[in-house]
Amino acid sequence: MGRSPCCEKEHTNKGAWTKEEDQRLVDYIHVHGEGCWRSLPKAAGLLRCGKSCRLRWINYLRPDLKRGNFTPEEDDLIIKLHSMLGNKWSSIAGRLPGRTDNEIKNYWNTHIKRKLISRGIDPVTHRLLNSSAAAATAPQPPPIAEIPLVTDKAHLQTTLLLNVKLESAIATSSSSGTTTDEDQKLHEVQQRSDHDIDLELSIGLAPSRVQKAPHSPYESKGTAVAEPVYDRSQGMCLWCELGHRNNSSGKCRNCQGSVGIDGSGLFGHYRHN
DNA sequence: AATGGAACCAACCGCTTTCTC
DNA sequence: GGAGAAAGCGGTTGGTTCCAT
Repeated sequence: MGRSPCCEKEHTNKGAWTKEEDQRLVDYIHVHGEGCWRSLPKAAGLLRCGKSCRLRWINYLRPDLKRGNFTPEEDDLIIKLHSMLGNKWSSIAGRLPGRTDNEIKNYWNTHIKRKLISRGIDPVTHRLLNSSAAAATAPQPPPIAEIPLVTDKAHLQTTLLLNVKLESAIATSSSSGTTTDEDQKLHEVQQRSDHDIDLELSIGLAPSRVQKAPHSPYESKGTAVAEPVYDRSQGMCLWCELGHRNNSSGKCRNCQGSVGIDGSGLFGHYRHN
């Protein structure tokens, strides 16, 4: 006998949410608050599964969500936290205000993972890739309660400079009155690392999407600054900060700026000084 | 301008954990 | 303490967009 379905599938919508559905959900939650996800769809007049409503609210509609690119500081913090917590996305998200577990998970899988690999770091173990064979032959992986001791200095330098930020993140969660095992764990690791490492190096990860291939037309143009700021979630023109790219013409719908390289800028990809 | 592959991310699925009775 | 319900979580999928050719 299989698991009973979480909801009645025949009369529920699936796939992308419409504006109207979003509005219904937001309105309902504004009045009644979060919770009771199973009964919410019916009460709100939505033909959706309760789980789907919960996900939509948490990952997209919540008013406190921070949209847009991850900052280098957030990148660093995610790497640091992942090195200690593993794929505990919700725990990691809990220490990055305005970010969701789903968002961080996606970001990890599409950006950070690749960055670490390109730098010769195993994104799972956070050790140097060529040392993973040696790690695999180790007698036992560390117990979950133990933070894996990172042995190669390159990685330590990469991750441990984040201690200050991490401390702040931990302080935030501690001051909220809830001290978890993870907080404890993070404290322990941080204290351990404080003795061993100077905190000078920064990994400085940039979103991979804007790291152009060697033949990229963007790369050789002088006035485009190195800092990629394209807000993909908004699809916004960073030149006028209003319009959106018109795919067919390649021009901004608002300012009609062309995709020039110098004066008019690399539309949607680079901010100009 | 067309096209194919890569990248991205919202949403789903199913398992686990927590809560309630 | 056990059972069932509800919520939470992490892995995966599939549609859309981007970009190089």
